[in-house]
Amino acid sequence: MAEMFTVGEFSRLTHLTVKALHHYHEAGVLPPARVDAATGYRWYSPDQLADAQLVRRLRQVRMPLTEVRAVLAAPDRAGREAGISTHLARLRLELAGTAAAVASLQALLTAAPEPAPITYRLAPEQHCLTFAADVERHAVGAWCAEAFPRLLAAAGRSGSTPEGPGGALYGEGWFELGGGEVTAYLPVHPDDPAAQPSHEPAAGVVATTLLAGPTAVIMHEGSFSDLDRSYAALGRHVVERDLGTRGPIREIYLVTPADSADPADLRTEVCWPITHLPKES
Amino acid sequence: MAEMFTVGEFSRLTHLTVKALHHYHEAGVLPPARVDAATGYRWYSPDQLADAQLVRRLRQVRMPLTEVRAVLAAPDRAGREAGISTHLARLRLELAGTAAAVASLQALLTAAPEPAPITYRLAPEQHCLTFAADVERHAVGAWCAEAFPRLLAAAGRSGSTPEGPGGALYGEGWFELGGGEVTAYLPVHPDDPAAQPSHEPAAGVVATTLLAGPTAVIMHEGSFSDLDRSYAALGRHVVERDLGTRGPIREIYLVTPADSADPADLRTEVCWPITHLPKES
DNA sequence: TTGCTCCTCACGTCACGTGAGGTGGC
DNA sequence: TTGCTCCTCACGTCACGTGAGGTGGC
Repeated sequence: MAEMFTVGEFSRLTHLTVKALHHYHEAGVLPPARVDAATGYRWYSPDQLADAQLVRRLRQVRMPLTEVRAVLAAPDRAGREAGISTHLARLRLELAGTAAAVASLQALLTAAPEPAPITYRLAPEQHCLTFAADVERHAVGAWCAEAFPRLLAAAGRSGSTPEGPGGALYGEGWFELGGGEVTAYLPVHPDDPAAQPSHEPAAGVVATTLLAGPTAVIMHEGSFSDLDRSYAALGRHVVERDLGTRGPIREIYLVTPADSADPADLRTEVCWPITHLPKES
Repeated sequence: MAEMFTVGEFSRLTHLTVKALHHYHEAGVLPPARVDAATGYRWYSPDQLADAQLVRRLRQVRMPLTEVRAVLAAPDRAGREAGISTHLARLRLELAGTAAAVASLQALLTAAPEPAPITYRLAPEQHCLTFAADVERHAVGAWCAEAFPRLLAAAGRSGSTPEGPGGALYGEGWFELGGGEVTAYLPVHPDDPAAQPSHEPAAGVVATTLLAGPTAVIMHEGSFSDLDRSYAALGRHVVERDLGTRGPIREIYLVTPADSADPADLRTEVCWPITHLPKES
C-alpha cells in the first residue's frame, strides 16, 4: 500500500499552506484521499501531488476555485486543457487591461488633460440593426469585439450595407451601477431588407429605429481607458448648464481597435442626451 | 459658487460606481466636498473630478485603498509620484510573477516532470555571515535579491571572501504557514575577520556557525516557480523511507538570477534534514 | 401624488489568514 | 508527562456588490 501524507507533510511537499489545503478540502477542489473518521485527520496520497501542483499553478494565474475544481474533474486531457486555455485567454485580456491602465495613469500624470470642444447636435432618427445584452463594465471591450462583427455579418447576409459607423447605447444607470444593458447598433438604409422590423437577420440581432433627440457631443481621441476624462468634460458642461435629461448615453465608434492598433488613433464620439439644443453662444 | 454634483452625476462623470463612491467616502479616500447634514446627501465639487480620475486609475492598477488615500493626501507632487512609482515597481514584479506562473503551468502540461536523483550528504559545519527576517512566501524572491548583495557587501567591507555559494534556511513551519523566518547565509573562512562572533559586519548581518547534519539532497534545475516539483520528489522520498526529522530546510543557490537571465540555467540544491545517512543502495 | 434619486444598515463574495480552544500519538 | 501535530469553530481581511426598507424634492 502506498504511503500517505499528513497535511503538514503534504504542505511542505506541495508548497500549499495547511490553511489553503483545508480550504481546498472544504471547497471540494482537492479533498484528501482519506479522512480518518475518528480523528478527522486528513491523509493525502502520493497520487495527489500532481493535482496539487496543477492547483497551485492555476491559482497563481488567478483561476477561480470553482473553475479549478472543474478542471480537475474533467474526464479527459482535452477537457482540462480547454478550461485552462479559456482562462489563459482571459488572463491575457486582463494583462492588456492593466497595461492600458498603467499608460492611462502615466498620461494623467504627465500630459495635461486638454478638454475637447463640446458641440450640440440633434441625433437623427436612425434605422439600425441592434444587438443588446447585459454587460458588466470590465467586459465591455470584449463584448463589443464580438457584437460588431456579428452585426456586420448579419447585415452582409441580408445584402445590406452599413450607412455609417457603429455605436452603442448605455442604458440609464449603467455607470452608476457598473453595468447593465448595452445596445450595439449599426445604421442601415431603411429600404434595406435587414431593416424591416419583421426580419431577424441573425440570432439576437434586431432591426429597430433609434429615435431622434438633442445631444451634447464630445470627440474623444485616444484610448478607451481615458474615456472618463471626456465624460467629465462633457457631463460637467451639461450639468452646469442644467441641460441634463433622462435617456441612454451614446458612444459612436469612428476609429476602433479593429481599424488601428495604436490607441492614440482611436476616435469615439460621446453623446449625452439633453433637454433641448441651446443657442450656440 | 461652483456647481456641485450628486453621487449619481459624479458617478457618470467619473465612471466610478455609486457604491464605490460610498466606499471611498467611508474609507476617507474621496470624501464629498460637502455632506448635507439633514439628508445625508453627498455633494461633489468639480475640483474633485481630477482626484477621482486618479483614484480610478490607481485602483485599476490594483493599488490598495490605504495607499491611494496616502497618495491623495501627499502634500506635494513629488510625494504623490513617489507613492505611485513604488507601487508600479511592485506591479511589475507581480506581472513578472504571473508570467513565470504561466510558463510553469505550461511546462507542467507539456513537459513530463523528470525526477532528479536524490543523494545523501552530511552538511558540514559552516562559518557564515547570516541575515534573517520574517518573510512571506510571495516576497522571498525580492527579499533574497536584497539579502545577498547585502551579505556580499558586508563580507567585502571586512576583507572576507565567500567560500562557496550562498544559501538560505527556511524555518520549521515556513511552508505550512506560508511564511516565517528565513536566514540567508554566505559561507566565509573561520579565520576571516567577518567570521568572528563579536563582529557585526553590517546592520543586521551576523556571523554564526551553521551546525553539521545529515540531509537528503536534490538538484533543482530551472525556475524557482517549479521548486515544488523537486520538493515533492525529495520530500516524498524522505517521508516514504521514514527518514524525516525536525529542522529547517536549506536551499543552496548555485546559479541565481544574478548569474543568468534564462530561468532554465538556474541551479538550486534543496537539502532536507534527515535522521541519519542511510547506506546507499 | 407619483417617480426618481438619494440615504443607511446589514449581509454577501472570494480565497484564504488568524487566532482560540481542544484532542491524539510518541 | 511533555511537545508536537492535528482538529474544528468563529471571525477577520479587502474592496466593494446586493438587496431591504425608508426619506426628500420636483
